[in-house]
Amino acid sequence: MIKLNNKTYTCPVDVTLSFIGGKWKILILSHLNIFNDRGFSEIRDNLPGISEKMLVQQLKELERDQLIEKKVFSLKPYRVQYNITPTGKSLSPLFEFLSEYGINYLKEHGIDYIKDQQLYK
Amino acid sequence: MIKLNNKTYTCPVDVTLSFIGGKWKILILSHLNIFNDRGFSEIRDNLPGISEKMLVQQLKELERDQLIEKKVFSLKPYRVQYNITPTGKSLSPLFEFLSEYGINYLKEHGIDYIKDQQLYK
DNA sequence: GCAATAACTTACCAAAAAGTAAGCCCGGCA
DNA sequence: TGCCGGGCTTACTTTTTGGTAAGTTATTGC
Repeated sequence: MIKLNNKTYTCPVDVTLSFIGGKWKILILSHLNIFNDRGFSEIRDNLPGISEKMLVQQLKELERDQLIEKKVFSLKPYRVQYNITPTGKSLSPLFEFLSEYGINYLKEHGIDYIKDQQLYK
Repeated sequence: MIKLNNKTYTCPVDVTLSFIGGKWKILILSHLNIFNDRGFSEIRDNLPGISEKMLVQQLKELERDQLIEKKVFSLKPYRVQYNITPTGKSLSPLFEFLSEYGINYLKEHGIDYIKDQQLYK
């Protein structure tokens, strides 16, 4: 058992998953891995089905864990830009593996997915 | 949006996660990736904190998705052996990445984790 | 002046995931 | 004979997660 910040983890895998667990985080990171300076609604519009509440929540956690960063470039009106950090980028082999594996699985089940389809809508 | 077996997925990553999502699955697979012919209680005893109900559930789903297989080698008394399948093994780069990332994170936070510690208890 | 858009916040509710604890069948062993 | 271990099942409760929808501040565009 590993103890860190008042939480317990069974193993290192568990530690990693605590950052990127949750349905949307990997998708958000994949998106920011490709696009820079994304606004809130640009991200939202690329994740069909996500609610704004969820997006806010996940973005906050990703920011807290320093996988992404938020720049407020205008206060009135309030405008922001999200970017992936180097730490977040270091997870990209993971996104790629998960994606490749999924694509391969789909292919084996007769579904052809266009690999470089970066926008989900 | 991808439709498969009456379910919808946002992207291939989502598809992959549907097999290995859930707190325990990756841990079970990591374990069976190292050890062969494991009995139910051997697996249980290596996942501190898991309930038998959870373990049964996850093992069933992993078996259904053909990532692991179960051999019943004695009916009376009832004795079984779990093994990872080739499909399950093809995910091992993932387990390794998640583990390495976690170990590295821990190191950066002053915790030294023995890399080849395969048993969690 | 009014609607639309950006970037949220808030409150409430439903569904899914997970935990708790007891029980069951069977054979081995003292 | 009684208890222990293996491999579960079952019923019930709690926790976590996620969804819905409305409201907020402020600007731009018609």
